[in-house]
Amino acid sequence: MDDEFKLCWKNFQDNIASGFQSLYDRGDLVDVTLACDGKLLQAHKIVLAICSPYFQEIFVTNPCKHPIIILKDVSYTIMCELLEFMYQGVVNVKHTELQAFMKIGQLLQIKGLATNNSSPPAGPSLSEKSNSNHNTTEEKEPSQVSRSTPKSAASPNHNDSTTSNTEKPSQTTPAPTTSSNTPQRVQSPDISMSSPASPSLNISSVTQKQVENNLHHNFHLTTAGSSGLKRHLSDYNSDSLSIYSRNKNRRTTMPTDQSSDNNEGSDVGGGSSMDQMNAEDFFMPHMSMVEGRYDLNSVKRDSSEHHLNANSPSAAAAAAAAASLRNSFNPAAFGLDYSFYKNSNSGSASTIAQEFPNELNISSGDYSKGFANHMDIPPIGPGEHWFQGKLEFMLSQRGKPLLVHDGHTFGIQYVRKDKKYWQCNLSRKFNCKARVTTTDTGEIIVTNNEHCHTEIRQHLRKDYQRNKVMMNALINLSTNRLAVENLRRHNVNSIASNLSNLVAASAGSPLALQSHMDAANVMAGTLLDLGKRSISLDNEDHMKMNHHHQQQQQQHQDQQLTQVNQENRAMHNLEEGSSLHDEQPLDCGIRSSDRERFEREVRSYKQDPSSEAYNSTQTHHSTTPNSGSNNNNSHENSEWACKNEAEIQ
DNA sequence: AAAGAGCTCGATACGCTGGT
DNA sequence: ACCAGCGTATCGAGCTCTTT
Repeated sequence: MDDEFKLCWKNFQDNIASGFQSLYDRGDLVDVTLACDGKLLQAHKIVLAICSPYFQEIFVTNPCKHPIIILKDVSYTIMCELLEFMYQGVVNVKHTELQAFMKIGQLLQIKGLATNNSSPPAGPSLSEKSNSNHNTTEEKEPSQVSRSTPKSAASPNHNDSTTSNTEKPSQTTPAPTTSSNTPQRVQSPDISMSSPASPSLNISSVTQKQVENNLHHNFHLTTAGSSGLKRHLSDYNSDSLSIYSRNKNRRTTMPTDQSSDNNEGSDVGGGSSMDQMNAEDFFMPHMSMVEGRYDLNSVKRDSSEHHLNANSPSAAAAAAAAASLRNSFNPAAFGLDYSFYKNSNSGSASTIAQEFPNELNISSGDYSKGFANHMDIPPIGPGEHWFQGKLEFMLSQRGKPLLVHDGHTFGIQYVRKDKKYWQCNLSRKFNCKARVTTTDTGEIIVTNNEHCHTEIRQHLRKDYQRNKVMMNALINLSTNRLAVENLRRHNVNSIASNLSNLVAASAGSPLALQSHMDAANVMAGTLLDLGKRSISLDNEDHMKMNHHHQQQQQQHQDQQLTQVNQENRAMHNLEEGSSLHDEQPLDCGIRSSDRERFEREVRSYKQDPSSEAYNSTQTHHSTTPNSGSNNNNSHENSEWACKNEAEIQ
């Protein structure tokens, strides 16, 4: 039997974490949009899937290329912080937002926040263990090549535990005293956030002094996976979460625990009961998540305005932190005509105006009026799809939501209480009686599924089709080309396989282990698939990536109308191509023979040679051989083409 | 001749009304 | 409360006319 060598990437975790950090900062390769509070956040499905089985299930069950997930009742600020938490493992949360943060984190099943009731509290025991492990890890000289038995080498889980964990923490033996380690765990380098205008905290059992103290404390959440922590992931239970006040005061927001209110200084060493409690029980004793109906009248579809909507310093900070995630791609630049519902009556009578952020316009009027405003409509273009739970929707030409069910689209007819009634969009044309009722819980009640027609209404007229093709092209180009850049820099296979190990190693139970493994497999498969697809792209397509990046930059500089005209002209030229039927379409739906024409249009735009995308593109132009790879993707391309051509027809 | 503006008309979508 | 039907506003394609 030959000995095998276990190769350990010394900085693997750091690299992964920094990679996430980089993607988070730059907003590269985003492939999912989260809509909350009428604002958008761009993220990566892989990251969300890793961090949340909830998201994982969504992505698995809805294999949409770029899904848009609407998060009702989720504050934009909180979601920014949650994303930061997922990407970095560290986030600063104002204590006034902590409850909501925790609650939403649990609702979204974000690991590290979603506490398993059956598991013991993670705080104290993990605090001690992680700290000791942390020291051990840092002191230990990492060995890049170490001998191991073939068995251990073949077991990824074991690998991680043996390399980064000298002693696997026992989750069933909570350590009673952990406080001495607490101050050392406050590692956030950024403690500059302040909350001068914190809202009042309505906790009757907390003294005014404590309130005042607490009001100005931000809390530093730490969890596994943080690049900033400089620790090995396996040092922690994956679900561990520790919360520390900036000034080392442990938060004592539990209303019933008045006895602990006085230990302002002593709670550092007191082993706060907070750590010993289930997070959900502790943080959410009386919290009720009121279902809000967000009237999107006031939705600021211009992403630039998202930055201006922060009403608090923390919100501003969160917005700034998430700003890089936001896709600056502005569909409006392509002439998409969003017909928003200005000044129309809206909303649910059961909601209160205060529950509506962002100047939400609430009316107590008839439910039958202002149908569209009962929907959370993401800022997407006509014809684009999004999901709300199990329901699939698309946007009509006029910006109204259309329910997509069984291949047919249904326009909303009226709303009663918690139900929405939809009728077939072709009811008028064919006198179709098909009706569908949906509930606010996302269930579909098919009233009449008998369509007297087979035709599916074309929701996209030519201009919209052009715009959609352009949007898809840009999205695909951005995703694929940037994937090339990144995947060529990194060893994708290694990352994918090691990520599987990483995630699996962080699991605490066999069931969780399997879950994590599944998630990791999905992620690895996605990465590998992405790598295969991306590597096959030829360098001509880089021009289009360049085009995309330039457009993103120019949107803030050039007049939109000029750009719209150019886009439309480009697409018009493409549509008039003479050999459309002879060639395989590109992934973006553009025929290869149209590339030159496309590129001419692209070149006509103002170019920014200093941009990173431009430079990288140029580099690859000179170094990457033309693989002539369009045929490599012929299957997917043909699927894409079929899908779009079917819509066009 | 090419490009743009204006007009017409059919298709589509919205939301109101009345019936059950 | 639910369903069915209809009026009408809006949109877009295509055509014609005007301007350059």
